Amino acid sequence: MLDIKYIRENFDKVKDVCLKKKVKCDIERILELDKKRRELIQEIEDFKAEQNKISDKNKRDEKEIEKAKELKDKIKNKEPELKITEEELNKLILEVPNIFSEDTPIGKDESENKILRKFKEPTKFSFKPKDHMELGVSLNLINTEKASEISGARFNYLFNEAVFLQFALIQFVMETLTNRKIIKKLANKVNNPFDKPFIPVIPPVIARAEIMKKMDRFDPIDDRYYFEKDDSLFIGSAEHTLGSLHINEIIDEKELPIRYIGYSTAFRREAGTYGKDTVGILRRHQFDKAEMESFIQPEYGKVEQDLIVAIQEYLVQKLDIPYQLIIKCTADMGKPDFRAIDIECWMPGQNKYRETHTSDYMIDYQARRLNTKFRKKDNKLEFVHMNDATAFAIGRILIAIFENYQQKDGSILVPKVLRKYLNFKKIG
RNA sequence: GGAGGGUUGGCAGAGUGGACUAAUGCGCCGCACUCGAAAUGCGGUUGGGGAUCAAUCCCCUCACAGGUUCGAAUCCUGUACCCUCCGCCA
Repeated sequence: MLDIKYIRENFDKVKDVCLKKKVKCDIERILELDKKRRELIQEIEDFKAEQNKISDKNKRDEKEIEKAKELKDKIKNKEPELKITEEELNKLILEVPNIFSEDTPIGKDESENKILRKFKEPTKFSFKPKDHMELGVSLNLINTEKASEISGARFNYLFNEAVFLQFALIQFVMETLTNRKIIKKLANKVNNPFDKPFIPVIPPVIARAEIMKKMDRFDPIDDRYYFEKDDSLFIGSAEHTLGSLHINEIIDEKELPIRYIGYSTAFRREAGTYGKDTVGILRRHQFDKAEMESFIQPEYGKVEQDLIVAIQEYLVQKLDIPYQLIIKCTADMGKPDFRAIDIECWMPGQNKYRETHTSDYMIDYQARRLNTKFRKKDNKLEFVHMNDATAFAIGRILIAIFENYQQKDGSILVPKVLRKYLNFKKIG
């Protein structure tokens, strides 16, 4: 959420952000309520001050006690109005989207996302490349038919080498991100002064509704698996239980940055995507993902995202898969995002680039909701800046590997960097 | 699921109706001493909101929400969470 003071002082800018992010919110009403709130507070506090003066005295006479009782009634009568005002105000403030960075392109939809750079040319084949499902079925790696029968549409079984490939990818990510030397090298490249490695985490996959709201990930609720009995939800990403890890905490500045690399299953209902990507394993209700999450001082938030993107590029480059790096435009980025960058890997089966990684820089938008602060050297408190990003989304990166590494004879080569974790170099 | 005990500032921990403006210790910040550091000494240090150009003033904050009272960290009710033991369980 944005600071109410910021909204008050930057009315035009905030209105413009809503417009460009295509988020509906009533900024006029917010200011109106904000004014009303402050007036009510003034009124109530004057009564309270008077009341305190009476009860702080050592001796009180009958008259004063009468007066105190009157004041108490006056306060009681005013308070509900303040409460209603604050409730409406808070609700509206939560709907206001985050501001966006200067380099974010202004655009009406995803077609106006900007390509920042490309790695390699799309893979060329001397034969007509198959898509990952053809490969997966013929090599007995993926089964979606049986999964539909057992669990419903958009589920899959992974079999055989695909399973080992998943574990190899996770092992590769975990080793890379916990390696100080590699982090240092990548940090230097982007002028990020911290070589602190990531802490590996396996987080819970269920979060309370309240937590999801504070992460600003509760909505769209239709995309979530919600357990009414427990007022809890399946997470849609490890971000949801990693980013909330320091809720209501004050972190010592010396501890920053705090970097996590979490591995978990993610669950999405994919409501509203009927008919989209129904073949294969690109869009699933359940998938496993390694996710980065970072907490850092505001002045380093931007270079932290640069580091995170550098890590993502490093990982994909090690797999030697062609990709393009894009910065999302205002209409395509998320409501809490300040700057959103995606990696789209080349998928020969579809003959196009598809999103495999995303990196969101939130500035203090989530931290303000979560109440995650840090204590500076001068003892002052400030909200931390948060970054979250994909390390590997297993399903999608498997697609990229299968399709880019396929051979004429229908087999799939294993990327070199993963071979040390496996006892096969080729599938099929 | 059953029984009991808890929740106090960054942390530990005292506090059973008015002097709590929350003891004390640790940590942190500043200063002194020192070539520098450690040790020591002195001072500061919960967080949030409102008014004001500002100095400053006011309100709230002892898990949360209500209640009793002129007055609540303290008494009452409800909720959440944590711990211990028992039961069930991978």
